Amino acid sequence: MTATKAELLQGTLDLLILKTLNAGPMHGYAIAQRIQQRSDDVLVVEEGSLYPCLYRMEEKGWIAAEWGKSDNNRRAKYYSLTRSGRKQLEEETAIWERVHRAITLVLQTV
Amino acid sequence: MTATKAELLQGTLDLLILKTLNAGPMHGYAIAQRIQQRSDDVLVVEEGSLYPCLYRMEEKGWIAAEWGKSDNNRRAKYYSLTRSGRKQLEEETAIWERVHRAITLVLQTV
DNA sequence: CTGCATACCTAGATTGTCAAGGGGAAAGTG
DNA sequence: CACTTTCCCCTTGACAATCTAGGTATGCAG
Repeated sequence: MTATKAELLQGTLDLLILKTLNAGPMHGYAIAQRIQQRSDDVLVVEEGSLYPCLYRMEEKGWIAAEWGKSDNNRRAKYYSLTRSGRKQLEEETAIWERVHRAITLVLQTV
Repeated sequence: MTATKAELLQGTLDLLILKTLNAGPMHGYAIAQRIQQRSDDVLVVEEGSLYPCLYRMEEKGWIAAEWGKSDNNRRAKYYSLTRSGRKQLEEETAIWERVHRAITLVLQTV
């Protein structure tokens, strides 16, 4: 994930992917594009980060994969949220909000 | 930095320290306490993260160190923002806001 | 049939953090 | 006085997530 200062916000990729998949099954390449688009090109998910991340999430049972065909008629691996993934999404959303609030508190300091 | 899910938000420590030091010179131990307090105990800066980070920031010229005495009459290394550090603070604040906005966009997706 | 975009994948290096240690000195406690 | 706690500094080794930089294969447009 790149954002002018590349290393920023390590740990949010899971959340972003979970949230993206919450809209429905999608293949990896599309997930990355979607995140980039919806973030106004601020968040760029590198493929070298994306695929290992998807693999980890599948291992953990948060997402399930199935081979299919993309809109462009290419072979593509479609991922969808599992029940456990939905739970994880809720959890990570809550953590993000908590941490975001905390950081805001520190940054607010006058 | 710990926050129930420990790895979250790697990359924000610099910003938090810069911001904390913006209030005036402070020694390392106090910086960590301050961040924890102001974040309502959500952000806990481990010493094993803190000191290497301070070292890196000093290397980069963002902060300057000077030995002194703490309120408790103990030897302590006081850090203060340099001009370059102030610039860096502005920059990182802007990046944080940009990225935060971007993530919010993705998370807003209905 | 060449070139490009799509779609997947991986190896290696880098980086930031954490866990877990250690040391010294002031202040508080019995 | 001895003893413990708290403060304040630091380092080493491991780990985990990401990036860089490669690679493969296929459909489609020209």
